[in-house]
Amino acid sequence: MNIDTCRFCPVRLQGVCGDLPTPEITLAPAPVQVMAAGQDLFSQGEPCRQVFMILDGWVCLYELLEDGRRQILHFALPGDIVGFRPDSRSSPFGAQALSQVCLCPISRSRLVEAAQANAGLAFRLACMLYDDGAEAYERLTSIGRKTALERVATLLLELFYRLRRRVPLSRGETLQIPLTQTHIADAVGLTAVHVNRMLGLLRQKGVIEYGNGVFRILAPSRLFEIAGADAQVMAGRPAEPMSRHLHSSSSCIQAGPLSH
Amino acid sequence: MNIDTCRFCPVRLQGVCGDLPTPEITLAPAPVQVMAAGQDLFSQGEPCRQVFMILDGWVCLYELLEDGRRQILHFALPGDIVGFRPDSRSSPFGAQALSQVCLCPISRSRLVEAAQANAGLAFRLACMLYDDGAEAYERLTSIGRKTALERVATLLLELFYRLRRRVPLSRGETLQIPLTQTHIADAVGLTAVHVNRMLGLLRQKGVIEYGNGVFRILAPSRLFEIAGADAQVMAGRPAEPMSRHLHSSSSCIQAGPLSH
DNA sequence: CGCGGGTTTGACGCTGATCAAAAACGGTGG
DNA sequence: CCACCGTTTTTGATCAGCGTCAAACCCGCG
Repeated sequence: MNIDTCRFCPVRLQGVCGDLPTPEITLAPAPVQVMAAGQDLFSQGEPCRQVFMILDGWVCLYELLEDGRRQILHFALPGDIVGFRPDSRSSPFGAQALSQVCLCPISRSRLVEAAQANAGLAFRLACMLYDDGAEAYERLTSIGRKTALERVATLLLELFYRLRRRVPLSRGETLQIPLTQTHIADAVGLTAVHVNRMLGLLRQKGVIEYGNGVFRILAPSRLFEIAGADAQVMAGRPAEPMSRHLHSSSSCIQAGPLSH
Repeated sequence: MNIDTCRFCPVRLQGVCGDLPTPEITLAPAPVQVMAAGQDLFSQGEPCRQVFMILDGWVCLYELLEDGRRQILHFALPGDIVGFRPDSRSSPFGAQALSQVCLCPISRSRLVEAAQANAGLAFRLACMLYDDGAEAYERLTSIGRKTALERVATLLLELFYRLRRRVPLSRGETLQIPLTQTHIADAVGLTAVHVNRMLGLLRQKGVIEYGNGVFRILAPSRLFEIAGADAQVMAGRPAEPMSRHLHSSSSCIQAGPLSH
């Protein structure tokens, strides 16, 4: 069952498993798991024994303050793992499904053991963690130093490029994003009302179109300018983040079309 | 020379090198390097072939926007490494010495090779990257969702605890911090003027004292309350971050008991 | 003694928050 | 197909937190 699951894993080479020989893939003893949108994979402060690899759908990591203020830390896409910790203490943040998601649960302790024994695996893990950190840094300068309009534009571009890396967008520049404006607000440190105004402004400028969870980028170059020049970094990136470049997977991965 | 340097390395077990047997430490072919405050270890957009392990002093990572806005991403202390990337592309941020620093330069490619061959090393690297990411997440919620006063208090507490983990503070709660208020501002996403007002407020409330780069925390518990409850996470942490727990260094560093 | 960087304080303005309410949408059951 | 409902989006009016501008002050240093 596991072996079979792994053999057909849609994100096999993108994820931590990488090119582990099939018989060695004992990372995932539990069967694939499906969760509905809105469910928590794990909650803030929970012990968190499972690491989840996302096979399909979107997940966000978030942190809550006592009075209910929420910060979204990261949007995780298929191929990403969430919930990894080197130790077994409780997680300082929670993880919530933004759409229906399909997950491959991995025992944390098992993954840690395997990583301590297998340099390739540990290094892939390090690369994924590096990517997460680099993304967090980008978001930090966005939230810390950019205006509301710039922040919203930056987030759209970030999602745009991250999605594009996985799925070559076919017609035009359309993003299927399962986010409400409140999600966007919590990710960029604004209120939903103000995010709405900024989106309206972008729409009015003819830079984007949206409705129904579908965003269409009409003028990527203008979005670029608006987002601030450091966003050029994103465009400079290769089609896949570096963690994907490390193993031999030359070209095998084609994620199917997103269809939430 | 190298071997000797390593044998007396002040952060030997804290850093990536960990318990690599002494003869294997070929990570650091270059001699220890000293830089003056204000110098860049490497600049934003630079290729960055060196990874630096900090032996002494403070370094900050920062990102500049075109118009000069700056975001400080991370304060690196002795034992931390800065400049690691899995690939050889240019760094999206720069690193600057905040005080005179003493560095151990490590060849990036060599480190990567070594990590790909040595699971223990790779895993230690992963843990350090995890710690950095976790810290970035904390800063994200601070900047994204907290008020000015809370942000400043949060940063002070963070530095306080991080320093304390390394050096058990002896008398009272004094922090020797080589930061200007502008640095603090760039780290928490405010202006220097407003940071000043917040520090003044904390001083006036009798929570802290400062002057001349020395901060004294008079009422840690009140700083806690002000910083927002999620800061409790910090107190809950053990004396050392998890990456320090992984190798056999059982007990060298003891932070004193918390006394709020 | 004068210079330059850092700190401190005040006055004022703007970006983005807050409050409120209407409109649009999607799903559900009749 | 339509009425109903909760959620999300949209828009307006007002407010306040923080930024901006400016000047004074402080201190170490040449």
